[in-house]
Amino acid sequence: MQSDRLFQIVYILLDKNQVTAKELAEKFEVSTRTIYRDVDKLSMAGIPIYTNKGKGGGISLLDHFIMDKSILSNEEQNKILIGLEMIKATEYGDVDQAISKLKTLFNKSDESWIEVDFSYWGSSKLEKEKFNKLKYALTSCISIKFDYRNLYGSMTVRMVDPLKLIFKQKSWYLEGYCLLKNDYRFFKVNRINNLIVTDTLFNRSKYDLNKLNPTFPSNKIDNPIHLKMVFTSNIKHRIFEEFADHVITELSDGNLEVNIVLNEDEWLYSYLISFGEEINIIEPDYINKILVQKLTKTLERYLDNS
DNA sequence: ACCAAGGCCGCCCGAGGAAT
DNA sequence: ATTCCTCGGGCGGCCTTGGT
Repeated sequence: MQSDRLFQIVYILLDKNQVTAKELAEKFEVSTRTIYRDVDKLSMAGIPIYTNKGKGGGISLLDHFIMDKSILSNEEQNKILIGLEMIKATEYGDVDQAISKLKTLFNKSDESWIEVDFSYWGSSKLEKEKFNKLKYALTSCISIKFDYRNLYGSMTVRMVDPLKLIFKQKSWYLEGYCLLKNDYRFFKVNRINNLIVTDTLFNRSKYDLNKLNPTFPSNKIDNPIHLKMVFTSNIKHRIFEEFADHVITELSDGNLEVNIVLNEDEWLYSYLISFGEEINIIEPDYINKILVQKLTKTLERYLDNS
């Protein structure tokens, strides 16, 4: 393919500084005439390529062309490499060679300056297998079947046409069209169990991917509540990790006050309870009453069982 | 200065494959 | 069948280098 050869010529010139048309012709198994035409095309495309005549001559790039004249800024080059490292982290295809080539192209050092790992602590071999099955079904447009436990713990068997995998808020989610609900749905990957890749192919083009994002559960605040909370300094590390800096105020006694708008639902109650004795909810007061009810019920359950 | 050798360059023509 | 594109080959010319 011509475009591939053009890219490789640039890559070779970056690597070797100078090479004759004859050498390139032998490498790509084309005539020297074709190589000269390629040089013309690269030149017309804005690549600062030039030729030296006579003995010891050959084809070269201007010195430091990538550093000084690349069409991509240093920041853009880093973004491309970060993107590839993320793809590598998903183990989707072999991108090592592409990363290596682009690092040479961008004149970046060969050391690993960034590492991305999407697996969560303690993720098992089974989880990785599940993830690989999802990738396969998604890229091959094959319907999947699995048991899904929702936020409230109830289990349903789902038949889904998988459309996209998303890493968001420290978790993987599957976007897809649920054939049980006949609608687009999000599924948290770690709540998917007994995943089976069926033998039913689906037509990806019949789905409208634009309909998906607005329904992402974490984006939906249909029952907003303004919370004012004070956390003890014992869990300072967790607060700075889970809340944005601008909603946190450090108090004189070392405790942290957090003012934030969240969606009031069962998940929120569970989340607040997870802070145990390290949280004091200042406003609104009725949340304290709800939490007392829930904790009382929990306590009664434990006492009954003991 | 002159010459030979190495390498690039422009033009022309034709073959082969893909697209229409 | 025709058109278009890519590529190869041939030829002559120009430029640079290095030896004499």
